[in-house]
Amino acid sequence: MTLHEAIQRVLEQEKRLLTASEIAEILNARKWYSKKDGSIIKSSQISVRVSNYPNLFIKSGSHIHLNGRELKPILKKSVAPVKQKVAKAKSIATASTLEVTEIDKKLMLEKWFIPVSQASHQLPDSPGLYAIRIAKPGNLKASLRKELGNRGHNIMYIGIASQSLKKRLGQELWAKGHGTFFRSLGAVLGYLPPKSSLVGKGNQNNYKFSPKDEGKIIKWIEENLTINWLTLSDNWNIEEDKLIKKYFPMLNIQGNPGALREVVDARNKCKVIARG
DNA sequence: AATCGTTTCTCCATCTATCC
DNA sequence: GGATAGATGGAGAAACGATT
Repeated sequence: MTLHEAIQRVLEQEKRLLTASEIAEILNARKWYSKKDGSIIKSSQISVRVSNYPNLFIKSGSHIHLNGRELKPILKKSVAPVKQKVAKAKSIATASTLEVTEIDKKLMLEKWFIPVSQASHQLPDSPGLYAIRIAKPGNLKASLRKELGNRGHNIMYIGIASQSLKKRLGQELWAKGHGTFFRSLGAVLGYLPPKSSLVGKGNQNNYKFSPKDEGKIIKWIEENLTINWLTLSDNWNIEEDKLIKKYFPMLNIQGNPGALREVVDARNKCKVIARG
C-alpha cells in the first residue's frame, strides 16, 4: 500500500476531518504503512502527499478530507519535459560554435547522399555511422515540413551500426527486424499497427505494421529519402552523439536535445493500439 | 518556542528507447 | 525477443517560512 492509499483508508474509516498530525498518528499506530527504514511517518510527509494529490484530497484549513474522485495526481515534474529540453538545447546550439570533425564532413556533406533505392546493393557488411536525409520534404505532412524548416536542414536520422551497416539498414529501411527509425517514420506518416498485435509479446514496444503497410512505408522511403554512411572501426558512439547534438535530426529521440514531441506521441499512439 | 505547512532537492525503482 | 543504458516519476528528507 502506498502512503496516499493509506491516507485514503484512514479518512474512509474515520469519516471525519483530520489534521496531518492526526493522520500520521493513526497510521503509525495501526501500521498500515511503514517506511523502508522503519521510522515513523511525520505529519509533514502526510501534508506533502495530500498536496501532491489534489484530486484525491481536499484541504480545509489544517484539516484534510477525501475528494472522492480518483484521478491522477498533478505533479510538478511532469510538465512537457521534451519541449523544455528542446527550448534549452536550441539556445545552446545557436550560441556555441560547434566543432566540424572529419567524420562530420564526410558523413553529413549533402552531395555524398544517394537515394535509398540505389543504396541497397552498395551497403557494406561492416560497422559504421549512417545519416538519412529527405530529398522531398514536400511529401511530409505540414507540421513536420514546418519543423524541418525551423531546423534549417533536411536531416531525418543519424544512427550507428556497431556490427554491419548492411544488416542495420536492412532493419531501418526495409523492415527486416525491429528498426527504430522504421517504426518512428511509419508512425509519423500516420500508419498504425494491427490492433492487439503486441498482446502476449515479451517486448511491448516493438510494434510492427501490417505487411501491406510495411510495403507502402518501404516504397515511401525509397522514393523520398537519401542516405550516406561511413565505415568506422572505433569511437562511433562519441561521434554519433556529437552529430545528433549538433544537427537535431527530426526522428532521433534518444540523446537528441531536439527530440520532437510529435514523434513520441505518434509512437505512443501505435503502442496503445498494438497493446490492445 | 513549538508546531505545522510548503518548497525543493536527491535517491532509487520502474519504465522506455534502442540496439543487436 | 532479450539486454542494457537512459529517462521518468514516486518517495523521503531537509530547509525554511507561517502560524499558534
